[in-house]
Amino acid sequence: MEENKSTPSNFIREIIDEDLKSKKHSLIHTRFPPEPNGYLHIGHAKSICLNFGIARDYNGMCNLRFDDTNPVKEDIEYVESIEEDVRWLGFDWDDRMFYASDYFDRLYEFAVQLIKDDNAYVDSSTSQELREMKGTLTEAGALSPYRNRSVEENLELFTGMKEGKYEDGAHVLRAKIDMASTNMHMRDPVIYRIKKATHHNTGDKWCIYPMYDYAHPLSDWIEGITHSLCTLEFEIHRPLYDWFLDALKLKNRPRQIEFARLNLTYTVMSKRKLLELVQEGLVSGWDDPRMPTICGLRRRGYTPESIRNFADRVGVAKRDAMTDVALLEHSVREDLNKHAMRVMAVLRPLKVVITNYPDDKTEEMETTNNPEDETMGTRKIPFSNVIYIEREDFQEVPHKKFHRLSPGNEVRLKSAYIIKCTEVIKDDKGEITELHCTYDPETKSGSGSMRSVKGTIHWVSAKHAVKAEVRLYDRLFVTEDPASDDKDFRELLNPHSLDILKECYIEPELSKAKTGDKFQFIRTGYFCVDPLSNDEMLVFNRTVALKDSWTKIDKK
RNA sequence: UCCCCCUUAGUGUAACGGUUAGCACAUAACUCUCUGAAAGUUACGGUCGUGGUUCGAAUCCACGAGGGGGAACCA
Repeated sequence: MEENKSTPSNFIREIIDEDLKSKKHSLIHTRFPPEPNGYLHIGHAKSICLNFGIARDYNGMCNLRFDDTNPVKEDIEYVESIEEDVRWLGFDWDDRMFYASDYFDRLYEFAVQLIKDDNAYVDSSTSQELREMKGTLTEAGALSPYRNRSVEENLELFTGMKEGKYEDGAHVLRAKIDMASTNMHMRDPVIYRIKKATHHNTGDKWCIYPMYDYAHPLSDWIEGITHSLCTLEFEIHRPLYDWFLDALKLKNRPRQIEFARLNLTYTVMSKRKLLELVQEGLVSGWDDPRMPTICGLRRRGYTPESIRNFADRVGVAKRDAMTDVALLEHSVREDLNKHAMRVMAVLRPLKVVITNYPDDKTEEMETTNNPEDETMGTRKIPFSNVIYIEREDFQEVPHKKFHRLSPGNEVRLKSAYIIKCTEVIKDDKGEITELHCTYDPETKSGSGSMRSVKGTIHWVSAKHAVKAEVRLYDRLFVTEDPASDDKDFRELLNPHSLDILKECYIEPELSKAKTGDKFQFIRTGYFCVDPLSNDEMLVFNRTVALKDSWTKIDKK
């Protein structure tokens, strides 16, 4: 990866610096541990950039580990999409792709050890009874009648659980900690449950599965993880994370550190809500370009570089935050500005006839592909007497600060000539149907003409242009924080989040474009070719509009 | 009602007892421009409150206020 810019420091990197200085660790080892039960989103991207970024900067390692301890929720489909998304973001785990389920044998042995040390017991209460004995936030829990079973009996029952002698729910294995703890997670948490389900990785080998709280610290320890980074909601689980490592007397222990998850304005980030949007057809799928998923952003035209830069800018801290989506948008613009080829595309066409230009003539106008990058070269654009311009680039009665085309006024056609509007043609309803203009042959682009006018607009030659479909996206929700609103988030969807334009004209150069290709449509925004494109019709997605100070002036 | 965590401009972050409290985004204005883009310049704007410790506090302490989290055989 060609990343030279250093990622800003944060409290986690400071902890790592201290651990290195004190020689607690010499090699830093992190992990990104998604549960394969859904698609990754921009919030996961923050975690991925954090974990893999730390490994990169400290010459350490970062594992990809699937936290797959609940077979009924997980699926191989998700495993594959997660691998693809992490790789697309630009990170690599070499040969260190693991599953928590790879450790089921060792986890089982650890559990046996806990039983032998009187640190765990089999409880045969129902889940209802378990819940009742748990106590409340203000009252201590009750000791289970099964809490003092002998080691022998516990061992026999746990073996039986493993061998499938009991039905789901008949028994659970619990850690023996403290039913009076003010931390509910320490009140003898369940660590194994019976689930006669097929696991995507281990098949039918197991019918008991470890719980997250138990599997996670031990998986970290098995992999030699030094710093186990997770989000704030696991803070309260940390004493339990440490308890297992203590109880099993493990050396070289990993340390769990929590940070605030990413929230972005005008979208939702919870897997549940995202799933509902997909299932209820409120979006076209996980990769709908309006979704905050990695695959959605990819289809929208975001680049891995821009997302990595965004993650760096957002930073890492412990306080809950709501990041302005404008920061994400700025990050793509910045990247695309440097790399995207400039092309001309007219989204809402208005026909312009240049009356003093021969109707059988075509000129090839030369233009630069990217003023920010000379190495991208130049290309030719055909010019003729009938062109299309953007409807909004003409005002019959111009706003006082408007300096594009209006009756009797001149404007420059980018990379071509200066034209003057001589006549406005309307239909019987008063709608403007076309404009008649004259051009000044002395003002050809690159000819050294000294004449300059205030405005420059984009255009395409009508007879050479290619028709295309362009999809304009806006924020998915109308409020900044739809998740916190009293209303159901569905009621807060932005009805104008997708605007499909079917009568757009693009310069012929673009007919060669392939899925994923990215362009700047001059003066309108950054666009990429959607996978829906086929031989008959190119479909473009607007990644993000260009910053626009004109509409602000116009509104004043 | 109990426990844990958090609190710096509009937003996201930096400061590690000593700086005019820095940076980015956003906002506004100007310059420049064959993209009303980009770029450049400038402006705007902040330590939750009250006490205390100290020569000195955003930083340490206490209390208060506000926000978040916590009782799944989920992760």
